[in-house]
Amino acid sequence: FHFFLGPCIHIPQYAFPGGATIYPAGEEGDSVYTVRRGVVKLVHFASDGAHRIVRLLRQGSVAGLETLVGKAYAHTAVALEDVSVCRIAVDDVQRLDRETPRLHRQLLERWYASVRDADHWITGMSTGDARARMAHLLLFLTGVEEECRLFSREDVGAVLGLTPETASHTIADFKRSGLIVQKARNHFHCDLSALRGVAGADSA
Amino acid sequence: FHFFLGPCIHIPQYAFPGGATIYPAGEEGDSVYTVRRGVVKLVHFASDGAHRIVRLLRQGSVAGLETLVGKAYAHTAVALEDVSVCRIAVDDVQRLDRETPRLHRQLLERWYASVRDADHWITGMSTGDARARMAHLLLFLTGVEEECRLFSREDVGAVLGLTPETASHTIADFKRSGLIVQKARNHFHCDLSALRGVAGADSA
DNA sequence: TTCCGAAACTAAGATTTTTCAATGCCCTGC
DNA sequence: GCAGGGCATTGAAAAATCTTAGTTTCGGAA
Repeated sequence: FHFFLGPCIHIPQYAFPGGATIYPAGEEGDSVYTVRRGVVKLVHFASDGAHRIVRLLRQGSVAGLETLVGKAYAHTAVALEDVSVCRIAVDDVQRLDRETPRLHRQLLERWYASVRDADHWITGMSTGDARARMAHLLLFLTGVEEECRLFSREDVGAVLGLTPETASHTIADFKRSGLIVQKARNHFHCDLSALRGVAGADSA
Repeated sequence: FHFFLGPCIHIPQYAFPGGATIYPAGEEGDSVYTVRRGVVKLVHFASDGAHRIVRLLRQGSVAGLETLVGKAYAHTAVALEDVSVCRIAVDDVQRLDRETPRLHRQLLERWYASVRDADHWITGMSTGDARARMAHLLLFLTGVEEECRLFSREDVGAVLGLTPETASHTIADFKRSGLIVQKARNHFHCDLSALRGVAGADSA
């Protein structure tokens, strides 16, 4: 899947190792990024050092749209694992956007997707008790074959607005209850329908 | 302040009493709404009946942008008090958007504002303990002269992801501590700098 | 293999939030 | 004025979460 399929613009592709910063919050950027492979976290830092993950981006998601309206990056984008991203200059996006209505439409769709994801973060990852939130996260992360790769407990906590200990507790509890089965380090097989029950009625 | 100042389109203005539904989630809409006066809540309903307020819109904010990309309304929009809104047909917006680059830019800015607000909801209204969240809400609602009008405890709870009782407890605690002084029914004078302290370091 | 450090897990007590139930207040209709 | 309904407030007990600290597990390096 490609973002803006343009005929004559240069779109370099970059690889970042897990833990690497793709761009820092506050920077006056000149590019947007699309994720080709891996998972990227968008982190909001409070001035007291506290931080919260406000979005997880996977293949096809776009980061840094705010540069299109002349704003500095709103978050710090960090690779959660080895990732591969495309970097697209804002100038190119704006030019293509003006020239072809179809791509213009795609751009609006990108913004829409960002808002939709943010809303899901509020209703799913920030509402209800720890178990319900964790279930939402697992359902969000689960790919084909009900397999799910998790990351550090600190990051899980920052996603759900919980302490790493509570995250650990809840995961251990899920394992004991058989909701998830550990296949390897941070790699689980998930009982999707059971998780949907824990997540509450709406588990979109 | 006007949204899309078009020369020759009809923009009717509507008044809704407090509690009235402006549009329901799931409806295939053909209009966006801009708020002229009053406060509008966007509510997400889970299928088990639980609900959470995911945004508060005031003068100048736009609701229902999702119809511009052909989606049904993502939330139910309800007037929190007597409000006045403008209704703008999607067709008109799209036509103007194609014709004038400046309005096109404004449209992107609107999407950006939605994402920014949603992020603020996550970091401010859904992170930290009850006191910090409440302080964020009060700072968000406070207008000129440090005056702030609140709404029902149930709605306050739905904004902050707390029970109505906890909302009431926290407000009572703020009153006792002198952080806020009640002027009338749900009408307070706020000590902004003290609230910023409670809200945590970042109180944008 | 063994050792070491980082991270995950566990456990306890403290704190916060929820739950539940009762009371009080304001507004409305009679 | 008075009665009644709907909220808001309050308090106490229960549950969940946080804090702190200690133990275990895992993976990499020696």
